Amino acid sequence: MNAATAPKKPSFKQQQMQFRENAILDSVNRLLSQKGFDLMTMDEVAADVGIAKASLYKHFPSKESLAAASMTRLLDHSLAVVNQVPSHLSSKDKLKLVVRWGITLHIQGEMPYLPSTRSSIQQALLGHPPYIERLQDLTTQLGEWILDAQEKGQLSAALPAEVILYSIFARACDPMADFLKMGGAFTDSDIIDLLVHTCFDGLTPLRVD
Amino acid sequence: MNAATAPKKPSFKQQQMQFRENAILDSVNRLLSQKGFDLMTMDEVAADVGIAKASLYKHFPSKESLAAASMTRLLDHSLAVVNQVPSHLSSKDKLKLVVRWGITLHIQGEMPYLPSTRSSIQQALLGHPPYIERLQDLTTQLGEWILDAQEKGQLSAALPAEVILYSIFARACDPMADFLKMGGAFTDSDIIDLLVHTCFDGLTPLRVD
DNA sequence: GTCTATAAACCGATAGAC
DNA sequence: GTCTATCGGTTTATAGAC
Repeated sequence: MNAATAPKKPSFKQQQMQFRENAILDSVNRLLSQKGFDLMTMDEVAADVGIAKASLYKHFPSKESLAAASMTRLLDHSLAVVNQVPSHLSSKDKLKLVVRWGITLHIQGEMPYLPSTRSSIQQALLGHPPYIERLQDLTTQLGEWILDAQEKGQLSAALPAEVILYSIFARACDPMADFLKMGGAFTDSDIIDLLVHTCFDGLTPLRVD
Repeated sequence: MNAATAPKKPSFKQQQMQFRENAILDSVNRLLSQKGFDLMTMDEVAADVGIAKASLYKHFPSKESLAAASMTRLLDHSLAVVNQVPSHLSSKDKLKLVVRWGITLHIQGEMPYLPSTRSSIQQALLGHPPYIERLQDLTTQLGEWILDAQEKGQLSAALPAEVILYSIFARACDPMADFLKMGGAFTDSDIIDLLVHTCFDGLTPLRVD
């Protein structure tokens, strides 16, 4: 075993490839957000990146794998956000920050839009270990905050933790943001505040403590 | 002007056509719910109804018009539900009943799934006067209940009525119902209750009056 | 109106030269 | 790896006989 044969650095070629793949995923992310998986075409992605379609297939073997890679990077981003949440906040406020971040991404057109009930793309996600792994990590971290917030009476203990978790996920792709944006009566900042509020406090008047 | 030339009754042929078109829209409704607009094909619709694809185009000129007709019939159904809500209920409880009905339809696989941000299908809806008319009727009726509930302190007066309206619409296609159903830990009835609850009361503990 | 057959366009994926 | 060119399959929509 010679130490010289061990990989020392990622080499220029590999770095270039990583950079190119990141640029591809940037385009995919935006196109997935704007048009959704079904209407996004590989020709569009290639044109948006500025390379030929055949070159695209040298980096990713299929359209589904592109979407899976995009979603995996999104989860990486989510985990980074979760890990940077100020530790002095209450668990409920931590969750609020995460919801706010997801809604912000959505309204900025950077939230991939994958149909929830679809075979080909969903199987691609389930068959993509990096995605599953990160999803479990994120679920674990959010789950801890949820249970803590429930124990401390910040979130309803009557609700199954699963419901709170899915509710948080669902808010990141809530069409209400699109409706309000189309209406044009509110700024993006207003819309974000309104969605975060209705997510946690619903539509009923707030209690006066 | 001879009275005999005036249309007396819808004639057997017209009645048959109406019946056939209703059967078509039944299939479209279910397919739109299961697969969404993009993945629903005209071949599937024709096969499901039991007629040839060319016959389908004798009734509806395009795929978009099919979806528009399906959505229009859904709004008709919604208006019928709204008009049958018991008048002795409070405005908030009336709205709750409507939300419950929408979620029930969703979880039963009878809620057409149209992408909210799509040009071709959205323009088809906007260019379909019957749809627009019914949407305005529904908005007007729900808007009255919302304002009344806000005046009486049943719903938050701090929220724009628009936000409450869109929130109610959005709950009918909330992916949380699909997530919970996939998990398999809850019955359909449980899921409906949970979604209605989180829609109106959010995730925070209920106040004890 | 209903059918069979087909046109016309689009899309995912690949071949092969460089 | 990147390109041009193209294959193979699918989809919307229509033509034309009955």
